[in-house]
This record gives sequence, C-alpha cells and structure tokens, in this order.
Amino acid sequence: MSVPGAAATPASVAEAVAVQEELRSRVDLVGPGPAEPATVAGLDVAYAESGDLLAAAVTVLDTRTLAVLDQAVSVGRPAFGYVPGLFAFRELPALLAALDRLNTRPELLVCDGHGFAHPRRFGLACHLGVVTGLPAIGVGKTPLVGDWVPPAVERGAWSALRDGGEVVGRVLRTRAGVKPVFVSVGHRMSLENAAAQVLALTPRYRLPETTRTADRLCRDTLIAAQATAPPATG
DNA sequence: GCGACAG
DNA sequence: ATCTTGTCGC
Repeated sequence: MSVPGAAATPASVAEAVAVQEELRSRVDLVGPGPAEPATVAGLDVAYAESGDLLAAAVTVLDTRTLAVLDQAVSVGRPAFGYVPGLFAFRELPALLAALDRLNTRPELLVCDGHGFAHPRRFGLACHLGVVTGLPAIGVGKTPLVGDWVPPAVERGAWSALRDGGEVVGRVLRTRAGVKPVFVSVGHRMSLENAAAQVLALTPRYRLPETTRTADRLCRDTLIAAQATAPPATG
C-alpha cells in the first residue's frame, strides 16, 4: 500500500538521502508482478529551458493494442535541484499530481529513470512504486551505476548490470543494433518480469511505447503552458 | 585529489 | 532535461 508522507519534498540534500535510506526498506524486489497486465502507465517530465517550469504526463496504454486509454498531466516547478541520485525529488510531486488525475488505475508503472539500479538502491521507480503501492519498473536511457558489457546485437539480448557485487538491473537490447536500455526493478516486480514487460512494450522503437506517449504528451503540455502563461515582459 | 554523475 | 545541422537509412 501507499506510504503517508513518502512524497514530501526534503529541505536539503542530507535530508533527501535520509528519506531514501528510510524508504528503501519498503520496496518489494521480489514481486513477481503481473505476467499479463491489461494496462500499463508511462510517466515522463519535460522542462522549460529556463529551468523553472515543468510539465509531467502519465499515459495509460492497453497492453494488447498499445493504444492510449487514459492520460493526465500537471504543470509546476521542479521540486528539488538536479542532483544525480536524488533525481526523484525533482519530479515526484508533479508526477503524483498527474497520477491523481487519472480516471483509471494502471496495473504497472513504467518510469523514465532507474529503480534499484541506484547508489542507494532507491531510484525514481522505487520511490513511485512505494508511494503509490503499484508495481513499478525503471527504464533508463543511460547508466547511473554499475558495470556491464554490451549485450549481443539482436533484439531481446541482454547482460547483467552489476554494482557493488550484486546484480542491480539488466542491460536490454530492445532493437537490433541499437543502443540498449537499462532496466531495473522499481517495486513489486521481479527483474525477469520487468525485462519481459519492457520487451512487450517495444515492438518497434528503442524506448517503450509508454515512455514515448508520455514524452510527447508532456512536451506538448509544456509548450501549451508557456503559451498560456508567458513570462512578464516589463 | 580526480573522475562520474538517471532527467 | 534542453540547445542544435546535417546526414544516413528504411
């Protein structure tokens, strides 16, 4: 279930680290999670060049057709500075606001960023999973921690992402000959199932359809927000 | 001390 | 994340 207060924004880096250390014990790294979820949500955030405005989006897809069944957005300001490892605090409030506006309850969250593959084993996907109580997985475009070797060139090939003597994720090739993505468990999922779900969501492109639809929606929303609330000119 | 560093 | 020109390929 959800954890009260887990979405609060820390007042300092030290406090943020403490929050992660505390919440990491609430993560379910076993799952295994839904084998055939009917709906999956994608979450993403777009930032204005000025850095003081952002738009968050959540899209819910039908896993069978990959059609968008529901979607919601929220506009706001980054809640925390960008600090590698504390990235979740920056986007969490906006993403949760968007999730609250959904008319449906997705069976799985696919996050744009890492989950367990994190310095303290509590990346954005873990945080969102613990706060919402929903199964979640992290899909990063670039590595944050860990050592790995490139997986074979064919789609579906993978290699282990290892850090500090443990496997923290999987380097997965979602398209033949294209740069792989970094999959890790967020909450209530097994790594094996997480990788399977990501492959099911990438029939054509490198990134999951969930991430692609959410990315487009938050970008469009940001443009619209900037047009509606232009900066004061004088 | 130095380099690395999700989005 | 965002900026940013051309270029290769289906």
